[in-house]
Amino acid sequence: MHGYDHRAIERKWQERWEKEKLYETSHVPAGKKKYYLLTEFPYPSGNLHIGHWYAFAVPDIFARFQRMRGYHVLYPIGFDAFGLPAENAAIKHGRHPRDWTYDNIARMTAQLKSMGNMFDWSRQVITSDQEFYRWTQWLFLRLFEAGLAYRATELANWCPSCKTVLANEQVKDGACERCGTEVGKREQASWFLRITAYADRLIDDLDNLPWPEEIKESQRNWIGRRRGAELPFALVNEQNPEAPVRTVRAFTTRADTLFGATYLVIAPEHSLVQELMPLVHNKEEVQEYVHAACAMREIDRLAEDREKTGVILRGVAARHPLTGKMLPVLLADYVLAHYGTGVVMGVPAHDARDYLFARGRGLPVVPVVVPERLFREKGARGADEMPLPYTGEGVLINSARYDGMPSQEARRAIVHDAEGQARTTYRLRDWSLSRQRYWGCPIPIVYDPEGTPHAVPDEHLPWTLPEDVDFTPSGKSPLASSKELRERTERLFGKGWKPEVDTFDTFVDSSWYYLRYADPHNAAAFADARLLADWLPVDRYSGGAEHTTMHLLYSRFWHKALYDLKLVPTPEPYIERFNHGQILGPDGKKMSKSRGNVVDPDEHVARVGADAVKLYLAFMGPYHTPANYPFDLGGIAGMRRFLERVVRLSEKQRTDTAPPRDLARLLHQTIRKVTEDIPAFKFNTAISALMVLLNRVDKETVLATQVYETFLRLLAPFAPHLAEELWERCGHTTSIHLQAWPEWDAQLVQEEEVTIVVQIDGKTRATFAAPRGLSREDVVQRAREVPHIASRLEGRAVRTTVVVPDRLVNFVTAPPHT
RNA sequence: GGGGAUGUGGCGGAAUCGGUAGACGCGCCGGCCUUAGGAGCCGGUGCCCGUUACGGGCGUGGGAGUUCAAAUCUCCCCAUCCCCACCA
Repeated sequence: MHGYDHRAIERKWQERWEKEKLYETSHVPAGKKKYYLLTEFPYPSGNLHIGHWYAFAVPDIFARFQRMRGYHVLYPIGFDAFGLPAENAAIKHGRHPRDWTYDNIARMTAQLKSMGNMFDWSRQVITSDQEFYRWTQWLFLRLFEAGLAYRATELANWCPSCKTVLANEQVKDGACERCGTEVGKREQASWFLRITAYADRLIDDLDNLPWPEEIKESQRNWIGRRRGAELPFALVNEQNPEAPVRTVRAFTTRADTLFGATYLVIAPEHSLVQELMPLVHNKEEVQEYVHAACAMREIDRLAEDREKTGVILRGVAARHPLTGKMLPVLLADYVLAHYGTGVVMGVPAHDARDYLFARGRGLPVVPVVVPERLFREKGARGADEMPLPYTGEGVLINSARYDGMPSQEARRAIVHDAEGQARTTYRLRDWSLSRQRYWGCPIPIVYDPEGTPHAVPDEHLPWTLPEDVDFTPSGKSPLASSKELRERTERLFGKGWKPEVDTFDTFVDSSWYYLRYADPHNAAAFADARLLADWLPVDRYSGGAEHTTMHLLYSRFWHKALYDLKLVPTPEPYIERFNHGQILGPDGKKMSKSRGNVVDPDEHVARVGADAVKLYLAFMGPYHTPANYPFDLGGIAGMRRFLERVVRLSEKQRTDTAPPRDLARLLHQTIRKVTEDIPAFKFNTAISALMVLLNRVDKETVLATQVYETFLRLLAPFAPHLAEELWERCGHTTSIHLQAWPEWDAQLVQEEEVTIVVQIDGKTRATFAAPRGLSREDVVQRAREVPHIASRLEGRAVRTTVVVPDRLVNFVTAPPHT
């Protein structure tokens, strides 16, 4: 094994580090800068997979580096322990979700420890612990008191055979994943948090965050802020058009096209539909359509290539707010109930969806906006040359007294005259918190005999999850089957009081877990205010790209709400954010059990050691780009080879004399490269630089001690066990991980000689070495003297000579092409 | 459908204030060492042509453009991956 017994070395140091509490993080000492590095905590699914290694072992490089640079670093770990899979295990194997979960946590903890990360295990949080979830409940109650929580109904996927609500991922091709029954929708009462009340701040505050632009853009689009207006349309019974039944408001961002509105569309699931039913002549047809539309998934409904379906409400008409004309009213599933007002004015000439819908239904298409240039040339006749639908802005035509007005101006005038009102809407919807599941944090709400909800008072927290439940799906939440919970509620609140039986979405737990790391054992508060002030905000948060618009947005919202309540010290929870990529199977495909391409990290750790596995994961590609990397067995062998060469290097004879100048320069160039690459999460090029240094250092027969020990310190964050072992073998008695990070000598780093590239007409023809800082004239002179260049330039006129100092000379002989 | 990202040798990738494309590693080829080697060491390795040396042409998904100079900037196209509300 060439003297590299990774098993012995890794076991030895993991035990010693734990014994010496090397990674326990104290309070931030006065005068020391803190650094809070966070990675998304894992769900205890059963076994650690290679993706966990990628998520936790690689950022550990940065954590260790920051520590050596003098920061007081917090790099915590915990478990996002509530969730549906535990309950599935209970149903399938008859195990209690708690036992299943905590067994998994025990196994995964051992596996996580085999990484040798600098996790501070004394700060571990587990969201399903009572000591954690009592504070989840406590925080929710503060939001409840602040008016941010409310109860309403929503539609959920429902399997009538399994009698359970389904997650989108449990629905395969419109059928229940478990039993194959066709999935329907069901109205479901739910608690919501008013995330939409924070929509503007969630968008606007992104401007000041140093996040990657693509993550910010994703969040902006997800929130989907649209400024527009609501315009009133009176609905009438066609038999009696003079007496409006009621007025509805249609949301539009294009009020300037109002004169092009030739019909009105209502979302099929809109409550208005049932209200209008008594007036409708074709009731049966309409009901059938509503039923079919409700069964469909939203993304399918919105697919634009799909043929648009709809049905007319016979007997009902809408009065155009400005012309007074009667317009037909239809239902169509391309209109969504929860966006805007769920009512849309149909303007086929200027909206692609309306156009497709109206065509073939005989609904009139009336152009009312023409592009400005066309208008200038042809006036209103320009409309004849305009391809429909035209969705851009322009100048109004066919619009009575608004003719000739530009879109923008017309919008204001029309909204005003039609008695509409400016309104901003968002694609984002309020956050539905309730889950009809057992293994989650109980919602601390009870209902009085009249059914009015009340907060469970703080002194009764934790509002514990009952044990005596039946997991067999019954159509109700599992907690409804608990006698203990029922009795507890009546005992504490009185006869006829009932408990809330839903549990929280697990995104609630993960919306604040990073706060608890600051003060994980506090029994009197979710965290001490002073400690929060010390540690927050999180300096850098790394995780998967799939959380960009959900977890990341939910927790930003939750944090802002707590900030308004003066419970946290900062308006944003995370300063920097990086999304990392995914590890694919060796076949380049997403890992899955069914494909049989799942990589088991334990096997590789046993074979080549944790340091080699970590090094390989860090080397396979840049960490700050969410790309996908296939796991390559040859690559991991290469990392093992690198570490074996390091071990062999350690056996080389050493000297206290200074290294050769070129080696000293390379050493300092390496320090600079590694120091710049680690904080940028470019671990792959940092490791490459270490390899280059090793290749050079290997050529020495006697190695300067100073070079060797500096190399070990540079290696320490990447291969913490081996570096520590070799450091000890140098005779040092304090851990390498407590050493200062090496500094580079800026003077020495500069190459004294540079390579000048000589081009003719932009093509590289030769290179030559020259001292740094040569004058323009001298460089050109030398370039001309290069034999190969001289012969090529013979008899040709040089029109221009481009010189980039210390880099290149380009002789231009050809005429410029135009 | 919407949103986000990514395309460079046989493979992962490197190089982006425009300035030697392919660092480093894997793989492959040749040699040394060895009882043996799936160990180690040395050398080579983008493709095509030429080969005595020096060489020549083409090359960063495809096509156009800007420039003395484009993987990098602009426009159009193609392909792949990820997310889209009771998964975490």
